[in-house]
Amino acid sequence: MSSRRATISDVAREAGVSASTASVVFSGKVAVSDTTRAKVMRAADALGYTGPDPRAASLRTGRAGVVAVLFRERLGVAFRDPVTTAMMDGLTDALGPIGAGILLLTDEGPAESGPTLTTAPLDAAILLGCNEILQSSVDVLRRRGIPVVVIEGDAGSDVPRVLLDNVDAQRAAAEHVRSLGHDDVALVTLSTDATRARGFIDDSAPITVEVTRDRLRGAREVFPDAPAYAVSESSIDEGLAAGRVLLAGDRPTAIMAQSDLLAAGVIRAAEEAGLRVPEDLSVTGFDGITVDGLAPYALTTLEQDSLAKGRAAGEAVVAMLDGRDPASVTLTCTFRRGNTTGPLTV
Amino acid sequence: MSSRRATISDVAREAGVSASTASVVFSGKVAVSDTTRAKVMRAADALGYTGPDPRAASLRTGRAGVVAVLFRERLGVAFRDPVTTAMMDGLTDALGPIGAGILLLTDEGPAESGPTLTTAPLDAAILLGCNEILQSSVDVLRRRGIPVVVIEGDAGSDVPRVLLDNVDAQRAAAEHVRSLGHDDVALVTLSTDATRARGFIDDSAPITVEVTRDRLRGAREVFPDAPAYAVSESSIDEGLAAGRVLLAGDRPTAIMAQSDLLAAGVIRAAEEAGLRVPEDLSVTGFDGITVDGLAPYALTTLEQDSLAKGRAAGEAVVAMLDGRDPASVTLTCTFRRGNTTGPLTV
DNA sequence: TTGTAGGCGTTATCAT
DNA sequence: ATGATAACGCCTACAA
Repeated sequence: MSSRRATISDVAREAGVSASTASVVFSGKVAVSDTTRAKVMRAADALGYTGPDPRAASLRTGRAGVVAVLFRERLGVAFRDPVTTAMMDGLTDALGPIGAGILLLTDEGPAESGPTLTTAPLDAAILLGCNEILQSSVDVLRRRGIPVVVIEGDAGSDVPRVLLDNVDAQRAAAEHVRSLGHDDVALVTLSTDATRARGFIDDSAPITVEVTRDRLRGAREVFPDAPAYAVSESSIDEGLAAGRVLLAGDRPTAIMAQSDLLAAGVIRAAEEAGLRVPEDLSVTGFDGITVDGLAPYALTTLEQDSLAKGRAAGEAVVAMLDGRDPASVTLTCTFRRGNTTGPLTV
Repeated sequence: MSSRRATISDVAREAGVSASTASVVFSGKVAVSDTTRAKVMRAADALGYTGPDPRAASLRTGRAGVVAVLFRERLGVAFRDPVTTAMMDGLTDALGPIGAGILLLTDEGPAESGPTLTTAPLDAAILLGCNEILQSSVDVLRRRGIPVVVIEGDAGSDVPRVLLDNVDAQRAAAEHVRSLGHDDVALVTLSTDATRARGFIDDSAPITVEVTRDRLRGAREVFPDAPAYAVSESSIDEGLAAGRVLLAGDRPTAIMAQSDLLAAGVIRAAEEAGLRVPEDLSVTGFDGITVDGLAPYALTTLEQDSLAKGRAAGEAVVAMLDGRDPASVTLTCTFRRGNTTGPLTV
């Protein structure tokens, strides 16, 4: 046992061939005679050599086999949302062909996890729901020549994006609600900026999170004066809290939430307040996920294909890594009427 | 604009200093005069240099800033289980101090994602629910000198492990069930091996998944003859399917599931069959998670601290990276009686 | 089919 | 406080 780990030249020497030949045996890029291969393999075995060091290989080839996904929230929170997990599946599928691993990075780490985006070896990065903080990351990555794809966010015109038709979709839902006779509508939105502060949206403050802004705009095109309450994350609990606030005083006859989880929370708040859905309160969601345990309610919602979203992002990354220049993609949501919206009953 | 990306030597030359000095400016490891630092920074700016290339740095330092987590299932499936997400949070916390990213790898990728475990630059690996396939991965990693920690699995005595007292915990639950008078008990287990085949467990075939084996053993110590039906993953749907099978013929008076999600599915199956829980059927789970929408049921279950599990694994990794030699950790589950188990009513 | 040569971009060591 | 030098381990033209 030498103290040093064996390298490919050690193996080559032991096998009585040159280092490049040994390298070729492992990469399989060039034909090698069977006897040579056998010799090299035997030598490798004898030395306990398990293959090229990924670090050295990646320096040489310029490829690390890693694609990073940057989240804006704690991983636990992000993955609690089926939209995220489905997206990860789509991403995994699309990345399969290039055999890349997925590196999870977070925006707001506990201590000082900051540097990892610029510090970790990666071939490409996917940014989720880009906000002002991420913008700077994009700049760094782009200057470094690392392909970047943004999902539901804006990072300059020449960064490929995967988007939803949030404005249109939310407007369609709003029109549905109005067609039922509702006029007194309140909105529950996702977080508006990096602070994730809860509370009624002050229309003078800018909304830096694009999803939030777009869905809000869609709803406001139909209900310009609807009050909007922002929460800090997409979860049933946050929806419950928001619902309590909105149902406390002069209560609206309909509440439109920006995610299904939030909508589920709102429904709970309604039940808590002794209201029936949809007779006393109509509720809409967004995403089209199956919220466990919400039965017998079937949310009126906008269905999005999050698997396709992840896949599109993955495919864009693969294309960029391949030197191509993928176009941005806009996926379309489908309006689905459930049993949580109904006609206004005075 | 040169076609080549600027390197640290370019910056050094532009700044009129040596490459090593420039390097030190970026790493901050050694004192540098303010004027030198300023010069270097200005040069970097001018050349669009955004910092050392992680690939080269990792080759030189031997650190990639990446810890891999190897899953046995599709990511979407894994993350659908709150136990996993909580664990990831704990892991993130523990890894915070060393600022490492988390690389997600899967066992059974869609196409041929195989090589990434040996191909990706990583400093350490965490293996989840090790099975026979993983065993070989462990060997490779260990020979390569990459620290490995195994969560709920067995990979040889000198690999640090994070474990639960599965046998004891499950036995305790079984004793509770027996104390209620039940004698005719069926079990729903997690997958027994890499094939993940559904069906009744044939006691002659070995169970390679340790969690499954241990929880089964605990239950069998109390109910030696209880039939056990294995499912392919921990989900409500799989529990539902298993429940249907077990409740079809001569039905048991109690069903013990190896996870809360499975137990929730069993309860659904019971409702479907017109049975009341716990009057007609007692059900136990494992994990102690909150299953959304299971109210008003509160599962009788074994509570585990999955956050602590992830944290323990992360801490072990940090210790190993630090040259220390962490001991294995066994976490204890707490029995929690809910309202899904009741006395036998003939 | 195999070998030679050179460099990928960085940082640690040691000397100045 | 700064600089010269030498690896880190591998891969890919190109030559033989």
